[in-house]
Amino acid sequence: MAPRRPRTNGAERAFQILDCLVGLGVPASPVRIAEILGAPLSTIYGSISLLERRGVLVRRGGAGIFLGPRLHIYGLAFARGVDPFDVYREEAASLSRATGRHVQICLRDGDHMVVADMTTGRDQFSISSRPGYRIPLTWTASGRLLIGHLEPEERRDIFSRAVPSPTGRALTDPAKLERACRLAWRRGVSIQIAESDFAVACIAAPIVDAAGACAAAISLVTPESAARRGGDRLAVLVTASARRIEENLGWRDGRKAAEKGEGNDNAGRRPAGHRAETRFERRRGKCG
Amino acid sequence: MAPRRPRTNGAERAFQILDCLVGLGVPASPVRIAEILGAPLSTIYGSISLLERRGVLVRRGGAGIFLGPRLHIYGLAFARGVDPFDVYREEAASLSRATGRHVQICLRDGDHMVVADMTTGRDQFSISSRPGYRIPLTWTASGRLLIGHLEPEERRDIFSRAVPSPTGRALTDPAKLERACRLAWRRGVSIQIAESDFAVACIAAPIVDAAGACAAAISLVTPESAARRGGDRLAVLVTASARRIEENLGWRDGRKAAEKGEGNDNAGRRPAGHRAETRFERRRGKCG
DNA sequence: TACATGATTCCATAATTAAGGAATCGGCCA
DNA sequence: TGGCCGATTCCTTAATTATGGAATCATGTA
Repeated sequence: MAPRRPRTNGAERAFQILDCLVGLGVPASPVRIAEILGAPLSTIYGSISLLERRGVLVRRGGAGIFLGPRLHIYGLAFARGVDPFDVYREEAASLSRATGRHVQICLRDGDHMVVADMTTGRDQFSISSRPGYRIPLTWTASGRLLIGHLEPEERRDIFSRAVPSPTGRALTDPAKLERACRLAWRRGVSIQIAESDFAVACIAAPIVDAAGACAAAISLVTPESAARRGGDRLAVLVTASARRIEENLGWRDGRKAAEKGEGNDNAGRRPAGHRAETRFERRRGKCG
Repeated sequence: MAPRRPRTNGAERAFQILDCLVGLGVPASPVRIAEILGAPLSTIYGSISLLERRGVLVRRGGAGIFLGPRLHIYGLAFARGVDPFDVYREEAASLSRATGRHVQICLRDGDHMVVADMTTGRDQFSISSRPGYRIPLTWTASGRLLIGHLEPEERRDIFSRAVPSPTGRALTDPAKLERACRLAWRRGVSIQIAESDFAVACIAAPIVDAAGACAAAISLVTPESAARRGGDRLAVLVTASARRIEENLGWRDGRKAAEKGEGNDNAGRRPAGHRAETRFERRRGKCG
């Protein structure tokens, strides 16, 4: 009769239910959800019917209930109101403030990477790559990451056109490039010292979108000596920035990642292709 | 002191806030939201901070608050758990039950449309197009809709390869085809009588995805005579089915559409390209 | 058919909370 | 600096609601 357990309010409960279904990834019965959340049944039924009225949850026949179409509307509205570039820039500025180094945001354009944004740090040394600069992918730490999600054949194609860098230190051998690229992608960080510029090191991390593709790379530019001394610490900061960007863009589930206590590398690959079309297109193939 | 106004519970309020921001499309201050919803400030502040903790809302500097990244996670999870094809089929079955006619779901494949699903009605007449059938786009009602979102040049290209139909009644003149296609797309429905099959009529409506592209068409097949008698009524049912599919897939905002009291045609075009990448890519173009 | 077994709804009640409104904060101008 | 204005937080209290648990409803089985 008298509630002894502390009460959870309806709004909180509603989002617990959504989070629960996101975690499961498949429809579940109210009873199942109540069990998972450790919540009383009567409450869950109440919350569910409210959410159902709003299209936030839907009944899926015998399978139970699942996330509803309204959530897609919310997701689209979020995406429309957020410019990834703003998020990149903000985080780049923050990383630059924290480390005092130059920070670049790099995008891919064919065989080249493009410096899309650069925040100058307190370091006074000048670096040759400025916003708008185009550099062969094979010369830089960022470049290798930007093609990490591609099929090996596509990379092979790019590597076959590799050109030597001015310093002569950048790899040009396709096999070596492929190995370096895979390693960097697996680790979630790419470090390069004095390959495209003398005495300059880059520590870059990939920014991976919801479909698992490398949308951009964030790269910290530092004097070679600093990288040799404190490279690991900097790498942690750069990858943390990349992760924060992904979370702020809704490309990574901050909550789930935290629960699972993911380590420092992003080896736990995200499943490719979340788009609504994916499964459908597969089926379309069968019919056509 | 004593609340006279009926209380709105927290869960309801939370989604009111989300709906409000979806409607605005831009960040808003708590005060503004409270005004719009006609809700007390203290309540709104409370709800907002709860939603902020969950990443469902975010503070956007001076601009106020806006939809948060968690919503994107929810939207992706919804999309991953829903197969558009299932939704198509279910609605096709329901439309067939309601009208007694055959209902087809059609997709585009190059210059052809493909019958991806067909629910047979109570009508006993047989029709030649069955699942898997490939028919030139220019011969059918569905076909014209499937290319309605393309650029005129792309359509011109397709029309330049138009072939005559067995009945000899399908249009082959590019200019006429373009006109017919535009009209159908604007109206949101395409009706065709005895062009590809004698004595058979098709009434088709486009199923338009969140980016404004025609993902599929739903088409009702009926004897010519029935179409001449009750075509309008059937057209209403077909477009309603198409709209329901879009809503169930989160491609159309059911709530907003209802508010605005949209008419029967879908002339109110959705803005093209909601994807997070859109604005970004534009900017990328500038840098590269 | 009756009987389990599990899902769903109903109900009484204590605990919480949405509303109202006052107090406080924060920025901006004079 | 002082004072003004809007934004935000705090506090009180009646109204609501999350809970526990019982009742009811499906559904499949003997």
